[in-house]
Amino acid sequence: MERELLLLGLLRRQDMHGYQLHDFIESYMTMCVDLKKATAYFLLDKMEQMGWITQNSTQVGNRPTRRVYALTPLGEENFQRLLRENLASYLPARFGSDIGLAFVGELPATEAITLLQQRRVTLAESLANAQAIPPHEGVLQWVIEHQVVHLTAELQWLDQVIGRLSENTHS
Amino acid sequence: MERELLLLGLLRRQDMHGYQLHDFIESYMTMCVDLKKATAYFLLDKMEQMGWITQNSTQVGNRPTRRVYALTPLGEENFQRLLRENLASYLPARFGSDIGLAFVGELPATEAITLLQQRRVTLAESLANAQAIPPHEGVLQWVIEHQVVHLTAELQWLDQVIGRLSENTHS
DNA sequence: GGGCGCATGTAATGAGTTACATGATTGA
DNA sequence: TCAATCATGTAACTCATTACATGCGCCC
Repeated sequence: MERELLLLGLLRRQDMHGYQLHDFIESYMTMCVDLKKATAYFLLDKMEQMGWITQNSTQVGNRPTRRVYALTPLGEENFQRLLRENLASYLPARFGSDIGLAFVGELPATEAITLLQQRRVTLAESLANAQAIPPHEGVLQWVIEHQVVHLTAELQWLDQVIGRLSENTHS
Repeated sequence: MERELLLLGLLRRQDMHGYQLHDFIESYMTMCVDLKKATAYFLLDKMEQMGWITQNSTQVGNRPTRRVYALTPLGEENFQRLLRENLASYLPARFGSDIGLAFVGELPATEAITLLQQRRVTLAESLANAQAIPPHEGVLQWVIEHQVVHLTAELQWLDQVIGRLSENTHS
């Protein structure tokens, strides 16, 4: 229900059409959601059918009509509910990368280090990107800060792993 | 491919049947994977068809025959490949909980704090659980340590958020 | 005039989960 | 004896992605 919450939250601040919503999410919220176009349209249709949002078609020139969505009272109700549910619950993050870590002992330490250093490059880039985003008010503020906190911890951790693996090679 | 890597990695250390694999994963690896029974069986079938593993049925009493799997050379090859790929790449974690955070400003600070404190309880429990696991050698060592590092950072971060929100209520 | 951005939509596919069904064994 | 555990399997379903198709408008 996170995706629904997100769409409702964005529509609450401003009526928008599907393309616009997807565009915003893709531009500014990639660090916490990945919502494809088809999914966005699908979800909007679904929420319209449930009566959470209403649709208002506007024509601009000869382009395909924009389907501009707005929250209904029922939508607002559900926004409130979903927001509270989301804030109150902690859903543990799963790290697919940990499975590799589980078997890192099967590789010679020197090779493991080389591979993890490649991982480190991408991770450091992600962190740099997150830190490069100028301070935000509003929607993104906490999300970006959280991302920075998380990535910093990940980087420290990875360095520790690499450090301990290289101790093994010196002996 | 993480799930395949995991199954291959476990089979590499010891031949096992589906139930056994699922059981091990559910008992000891919940913090990094959630693999349902049906999925485990499906994946094993798939990997058998691809020639990564072979099956050896053994009957114990009158029970359903155990289908004990073992790695083939092709399976070993793919284990090596998948492990290297996994270690070398960083796949960013997505936090569904961040979407709530994005809209936390829509709630009165006092209520937001109450909700986040509920989140904190679960989070603190997860951390306590992870820390309670006795020091491990082998497969789980790094995974558990990583989990502790991550959860500690999350908890600190959450406390910071709650702290800053309560500043708002004092003014 | 050609490619990109706007704006929608849908059919096929895939991965994974749910919810079943079966039936023997073990232990309280 | 009754529930839980062992051990498998599969059909239906959900959710999301991929990969298309359409066609206008804008800018170089």
